[in-house]
Amino acid sequence: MSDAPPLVLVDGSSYLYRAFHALPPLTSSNGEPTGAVLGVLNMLQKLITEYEPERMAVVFDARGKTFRDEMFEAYKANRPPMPDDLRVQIDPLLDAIEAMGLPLLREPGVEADDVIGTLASQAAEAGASVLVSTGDKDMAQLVSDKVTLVNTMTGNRLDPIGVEEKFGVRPDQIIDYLALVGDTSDNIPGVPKVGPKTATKWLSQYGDIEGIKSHAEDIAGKVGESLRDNFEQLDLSRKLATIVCNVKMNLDSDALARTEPDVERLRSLYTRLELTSLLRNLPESGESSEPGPATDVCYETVTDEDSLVAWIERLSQSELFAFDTETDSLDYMQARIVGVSFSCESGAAAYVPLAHDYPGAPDQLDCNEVLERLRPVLENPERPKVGHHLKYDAHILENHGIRLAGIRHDTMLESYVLNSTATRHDMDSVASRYLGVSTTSYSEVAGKGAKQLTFNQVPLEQAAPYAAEDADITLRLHGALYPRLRDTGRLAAIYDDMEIPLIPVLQRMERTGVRLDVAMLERQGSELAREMNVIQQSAYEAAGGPFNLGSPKQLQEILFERLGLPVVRKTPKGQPSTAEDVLEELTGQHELPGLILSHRELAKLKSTYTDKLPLQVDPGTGRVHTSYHQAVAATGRLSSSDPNLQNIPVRTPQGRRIRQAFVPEAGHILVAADYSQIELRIMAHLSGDKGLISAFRDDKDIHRATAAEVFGVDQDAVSTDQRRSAKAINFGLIYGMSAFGLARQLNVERSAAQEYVDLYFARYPGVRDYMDRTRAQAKDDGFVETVFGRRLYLPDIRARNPQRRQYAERSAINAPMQGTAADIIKIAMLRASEWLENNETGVRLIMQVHDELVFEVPIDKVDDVVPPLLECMSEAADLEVPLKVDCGQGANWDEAH
DNA sequence: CGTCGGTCGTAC
DNA sequence: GACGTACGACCGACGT
Repeated sequence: MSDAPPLVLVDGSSYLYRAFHALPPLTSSNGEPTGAVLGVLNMLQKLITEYEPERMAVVFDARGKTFRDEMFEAYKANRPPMPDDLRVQIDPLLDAIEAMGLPLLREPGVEADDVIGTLASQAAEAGASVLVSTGDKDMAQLVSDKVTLVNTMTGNRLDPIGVEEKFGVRPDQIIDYLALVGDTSDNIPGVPKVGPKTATKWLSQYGDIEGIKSHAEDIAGKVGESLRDNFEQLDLSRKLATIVCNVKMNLDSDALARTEPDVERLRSLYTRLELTSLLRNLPESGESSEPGPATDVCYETVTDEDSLVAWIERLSQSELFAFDTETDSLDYMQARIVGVSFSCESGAAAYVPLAHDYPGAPDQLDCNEVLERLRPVLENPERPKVGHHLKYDAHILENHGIRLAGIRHDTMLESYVLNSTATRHDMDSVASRYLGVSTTSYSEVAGKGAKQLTFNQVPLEQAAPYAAEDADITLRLHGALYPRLRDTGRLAAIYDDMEIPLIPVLQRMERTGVRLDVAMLERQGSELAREMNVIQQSAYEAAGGPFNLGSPKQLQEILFERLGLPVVRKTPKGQPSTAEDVLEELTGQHELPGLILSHRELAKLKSTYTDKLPLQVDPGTGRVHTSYHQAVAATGRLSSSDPNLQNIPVRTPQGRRIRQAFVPEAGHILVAADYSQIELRIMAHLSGDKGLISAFRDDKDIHRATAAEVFGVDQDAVSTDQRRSAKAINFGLIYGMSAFGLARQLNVERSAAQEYVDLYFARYPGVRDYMDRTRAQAKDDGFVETVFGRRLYLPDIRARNPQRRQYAERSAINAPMQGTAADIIKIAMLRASEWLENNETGVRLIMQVHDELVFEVPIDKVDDVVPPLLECMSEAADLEVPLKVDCGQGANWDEAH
């Protein structure tokens, strides 16, 4: 290397292609391809580290035709079109290069080669040394004592000597060499029959093409003939192979000067593309020393009335403001406000502390007075608000008598609708993902574990910037996320018309809660304890000694080592499984497995339900208040926790007794309405299969109808066993099950299961087509959609790991059905709630269990309200098949079925 | 004493 | 390994 750093010219286009084809196809979690971007950026980084150039250029082909296209119509004509996965990586790559402060050149009408050739020869003429970084061998023609080629991916360097070693000709002969040999990928015709060997030989013998031409008659054989036949072609080839070194470009004097990288822009770009290795190498933006985002922020702590008034005025003027509450508990029914924060402009936020309470805590505004001042803004539906998980804030405010209205945006739901596959939608994760900023975590200000403080104990010096940042980041996140929603298919409608309006519906449902007969559960609990004791004693005898019946590890040892029972199946970690179906199989061989099964059933009921549920009754309302999570399940379903009301037993008589403890308030009954076979109906709709559609239109028992088709018998002649098999097939289809899985489920040979599946697809060909279509589309797009346009991204759909890929394929089959069902019941909930709002009936929606809604209805209103509510459900979507809703009522949830 | 992975079981 | 989506209990290993 010479003393001064060389001018570095990078052939960006060549690297982009090579990185795309050479590197494994990497994608971000929402399926956006990123491998080529990463490859090129790594290469650039290496180049910069190695040569530290002051002047450089990264050159790309511009869009559109070049003079070569005009000169020779076949030029590059039979190149396949650029793959979509490559094309979409260009813009992010160019963005990144610009943000790195590297001069980026795209000259219309000329190729990157020509730009590089021109710059290289200009610099060389001026006496500078030039390094051309490329993966393209054609560039060897530029090499001189001033110009060196380097392939940064392989590390190969080519100076004049290197060129001679590699090609057997001098750099100034390269053009002729290429013209003779030709290049299929560039469509340089060349001379047929002439390859590298011949070209080298001729050039060393005759010097150049002119020399070869003048001795053409001396060259014997077919090769000589081919040469003489292609004289004209040869001139064209020469022109095509020549890099133009006198392109007219209007470049400023500092066009090749590097500038300071825009670290924040890079951070946000790398974050979006999930290029974590690059992200790690970015300089820290100071969040480690100073809490809060790197950009200049102005966070105000409001402890006097004038500032409060000023802020309320600002909020009233703003089109949209971000809002967040800090509280002393995660239990939304118990939590009290500790402070509130606001932001209506990026980077500016206020925290109003209201109940910080620790030795030396400063004076704060009176909580009730502040809330009364805020009430007109918070309760005004015409004042739009954005928050992160506003359902929680709505609960907290309601604990203080304020009904939050004007819930216009929620960044947690924006993140969820944009990409439900991302596991976490908490603010820290979303901010890191979409803004590239790392926010202060709750544990950083409140501590964690046993030492964790409630927020009212956190000193204001830490609490205020943390809380203000929450509001600030929320507003900024909205600015980043909502435009993406609008730009992505029908996602904005899912968000605006489904998820956002659902917030108050869920909040109301949670707050209403469900009444529990605690005494009944306690009686059941002690009964279960007695039964378990009896079983436990028998189990000890059967096992030849006491052990922990709840420990799979101990059980394993006793069953398979001490008792020598056969290992039916192994767990993913290679241990002998003691799962239910395994024990079921072993019941004939020993009495212990049966005892364990009974014990497990009782233990599950006792620990999860009879013992736990009474502890979760809210002392204030005497009811249980679940949390419905709107941003958890990837398919669009809700989930429920604390307690989970969506997995209360129903299958066994023992289990159903738990449901008998779910009771209405005095003077009311429970009405349970559930969609009949909704996912299969959606499958009929999506697939358009005539047989399936007509079965549903005729309101057939679908499992019986399936059995009749698959087993070729009359509907009336279907046996119990045949119907059971058909039911398993139907469910298996929804889950993308294999013949193996079906065989296991039905306990039949795999070949028999395969026969059922084949028969099914023969009878319902539309279903097979649909499944193939869905898989193919998932592979093309990287996502699948529900009927309403909700998306599920499947980043693993093209994984080379077959297990991951097949998993993604099964999700691709299942998600549109499960997700559409989720959309439908959400629409039904919105319509039912709207109807309930418009009609003073005293009816409350109290539970949602995926395909079921449970209402608590005043006894005298039942006849009036049930029909319209059922209509809300059955009319929620207009599909090719009717949506059937079954409905029951009773004095408890079990009876209502 | 808390956390976390593994296993199992409940629902739709 | 082999059936999709969840939540949660219990065990036992591990770290504080």
